[in-house]
Amino acid sequence: MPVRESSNEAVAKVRRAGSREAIVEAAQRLFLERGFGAVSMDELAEASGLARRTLYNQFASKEEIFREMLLKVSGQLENAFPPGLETQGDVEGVLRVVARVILDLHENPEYLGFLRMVVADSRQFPWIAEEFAAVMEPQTERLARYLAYQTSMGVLACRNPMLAAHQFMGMLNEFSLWPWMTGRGRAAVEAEEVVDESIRMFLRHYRQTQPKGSS
Amino acid sequence: MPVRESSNEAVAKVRRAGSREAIVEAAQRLFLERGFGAVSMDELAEASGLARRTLYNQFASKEEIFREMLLKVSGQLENAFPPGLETQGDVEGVLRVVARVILDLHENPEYLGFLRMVVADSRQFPWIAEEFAAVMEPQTERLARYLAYQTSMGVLACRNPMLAAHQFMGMLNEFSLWPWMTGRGRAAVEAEEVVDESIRMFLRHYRQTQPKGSS
DNA sequence: TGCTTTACATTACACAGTGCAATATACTAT
DNA sequence: ATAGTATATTGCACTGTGTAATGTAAAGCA
Repeated sequence: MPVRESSNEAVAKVRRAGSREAIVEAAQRLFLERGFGAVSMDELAEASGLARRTLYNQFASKEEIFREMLLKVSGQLENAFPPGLETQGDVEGVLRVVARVILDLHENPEYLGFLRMVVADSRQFPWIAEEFAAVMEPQTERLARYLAYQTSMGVLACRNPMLAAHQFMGMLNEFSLWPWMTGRGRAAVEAEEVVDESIRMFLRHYRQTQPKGSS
Repeated sequence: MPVRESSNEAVAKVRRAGSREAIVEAAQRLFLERGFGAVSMDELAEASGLARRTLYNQFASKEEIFREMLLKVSGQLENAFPPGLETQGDVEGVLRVVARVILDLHENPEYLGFLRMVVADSRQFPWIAEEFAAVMEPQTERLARYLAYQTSMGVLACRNPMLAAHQFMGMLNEFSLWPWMTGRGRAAVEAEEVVDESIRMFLRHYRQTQPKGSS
């Protein structure tokens, strides 16, 4: 009986489901963790429980694996905001959901690895940045559209909804994304406090001025 | 006169000022542009107008060159905010100066390259992130201290000055830094509009409504 | 039988770093 | 000035390593 020293469960998965998935799966783990340049085909083969030659049977090159894996991950990020968000009337509730989604993303290792790669590897592969933009910009636009709608309804007063959307997201990014980018954990501030304070600031500025209850 | 095929002026500089400076200078250009891994010692030698062997006479390794160059650049970034900013009484004016400094940084290729390297290469060299933090955090703290001071004077009402400082900077980062990170130029919004709107939002939220200390 | 996988060998190349001998430059004593 | 001395620079060959990618033949499985 052949004693396989590396991951038996991965081998079993190959038999059932084809090797491409196993390769992309291993690529997702390794590339997102360490970047394109720091992962060799040998490691990729070992991690997927396949022979190196098999990788070349299934993909034309290392970059092809990288590409397929990144497109898969970016596809998973497309449904970031829950559907039907725009129809909610409760502005503060919607902002709170958006904030929650963003902070959750910042806890998601896949998103963080993806983001790091957008910055690090998009010089070598410009299509990474384009893919990132294609996935992320619609999300911001959804929020901006919602703000524009609420403005047209007289609830908010956003002269430039896209600007407002970015301001809101910027405040949240600064606290969990930015510290991570620079190597340390998150900033020494409670997440709840950031969300509360940012929503308060946003609404105080953009709410259509009409006396509606006190704080 | 003997015609040297590569950069005569660089050679002349070496003779006068020592080769270390020429090497670090070339390193600054190449590394900040393309990152640590994408620059070879051959290119570095060619760009500095020196023999590759000379690089190894002056530095122990490629990483040593990288380190010296990054420390030099980070040193230049230490004086980001003009001195004496904290004593200004005009809050809006100070915020405007801070915003101007930040947006200028985002136009500075050295800062941008440095930043990209913080994200890209700090896995391989964790000291990069530490260096970045050591340079940048005091800047944010200066702003936070100013906000705290103005709060103690009854002008502002910042319960958490560090939070407020980050909120302000986050809104600015979102517009010029973030789009650049993801490969495209800046966002399709006037810089002046971002500054104006962000200052307005900040002050509307944090300005003390009654110019009086309440204890 | 036909396709895939596997292991192993091989090609081709780029790169960091070293040893060494020849040479150029700067400084110093006479 | 001239010769001598210390130091820096240079070119080149060389080692060693890591890597992507290809070739090939045997084994596994439908």
